[in-house]
Amino acid sequence: MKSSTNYAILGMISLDSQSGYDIKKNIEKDLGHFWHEGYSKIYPALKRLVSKGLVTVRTETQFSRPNRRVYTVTVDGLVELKKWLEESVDKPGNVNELLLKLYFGNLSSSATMVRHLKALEKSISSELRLVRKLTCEIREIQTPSQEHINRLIVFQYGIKRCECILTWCRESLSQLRDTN
Amino acid sequence: MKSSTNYAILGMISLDSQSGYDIKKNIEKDLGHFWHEGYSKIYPALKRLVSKGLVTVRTETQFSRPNRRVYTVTVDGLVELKKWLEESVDKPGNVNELLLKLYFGNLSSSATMVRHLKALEKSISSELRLVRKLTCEIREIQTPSQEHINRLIVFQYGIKRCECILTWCRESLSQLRDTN
DNA sequence: ATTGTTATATATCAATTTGATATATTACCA
DNA sequence: TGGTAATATATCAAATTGATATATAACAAT
Repeated sequence: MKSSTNYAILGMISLDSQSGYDIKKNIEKDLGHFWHEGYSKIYPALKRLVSKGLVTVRTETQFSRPNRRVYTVTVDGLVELKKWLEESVDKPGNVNELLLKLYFGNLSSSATMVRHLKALEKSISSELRLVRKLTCEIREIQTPSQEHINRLIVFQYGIKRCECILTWCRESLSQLRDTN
Repeated sequence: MKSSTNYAILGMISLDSQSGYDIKKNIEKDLGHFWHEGYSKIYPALKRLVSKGLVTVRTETQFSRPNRRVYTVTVDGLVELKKWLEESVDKPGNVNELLLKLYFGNLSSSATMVRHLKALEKSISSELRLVRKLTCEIREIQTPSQEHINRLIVFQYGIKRCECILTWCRESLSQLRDTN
């Protein structure tokens, strides 16, 4: 189970038993600003999760709508989900996977989330140094052309993005510390 | 030519004739903080671009290294690239595609880049409103649990990200105006 | 000397992911 | 009665990913 998709789905079911259709809608609504799944991933993934015994399914007959297949997480499923929450975030600097883990983070410990946040802080710090270096190289050019201005705008985004993530990391770390 | 990959490659070649290997390295170095391409996309894409007449290729014999296949953009290729720069950014809110267009933006007009930036500003503004609403819904809960704190941290990221993009949009717009 | 590592250079493959489309039922509005 | 939107599940071709294969040579260490 490499793909985070499995865990996004497992996480949603762990909050509440629901259908594939519900999962899509709820991911859109609650995780939409950093995560996305289509039906073409959700339905095959649900089959895979059932065959692995991580979720169970029952058909719910409806009167005025098509029948629903409602999925519920099993004990094994919860164990698997918690294991994933503990694991380090895949690529260092992958903000979205960290957000996904944080969203379901109450199934794990604050200490784990603190560890993930600190790892991100470290990797974004070095990314920031890199982008700053690239920016300096351009700024040193004596006769800046439109080309250089466009590049500065692009690199300025990189710097701002890193700074924004770092601020958020630090604020979140202090919030997690306060609650312990 | 739906995929932006073709344009990322076309753009790099337009800066300088180079091999597939070079393209990978240069994208990593210069666009790495917002874009990524693997060899498994670059080499097939180069073939496609050659077959469409958008780039030409010559083999360069080397003495102490494997031979290189050096690609050069054609007039048709430049036309195609400029057409893409004019087009609206695919999904509204797709910051990365906008950055890619900006990076090669001197092949187009400032007015075009201003248009793209304004479109992003608009779509991120409405995203910000949405995330703020979600955040308020959680804040209104009387007895916040660890679950709620984790979610607030996740949504706080969404808000910060949007605010960061909006600030950058506005600063960039004023910079582009200054140079006209 | 020779072993291992890194860099240059191109290419392909299986597995996954994407975006579109198909199918069916009902609600709701004009 | 016609059209659109919502509910609900599913599949397919095309694109993408990440890994791996292949070959040469520079360079450092043992």
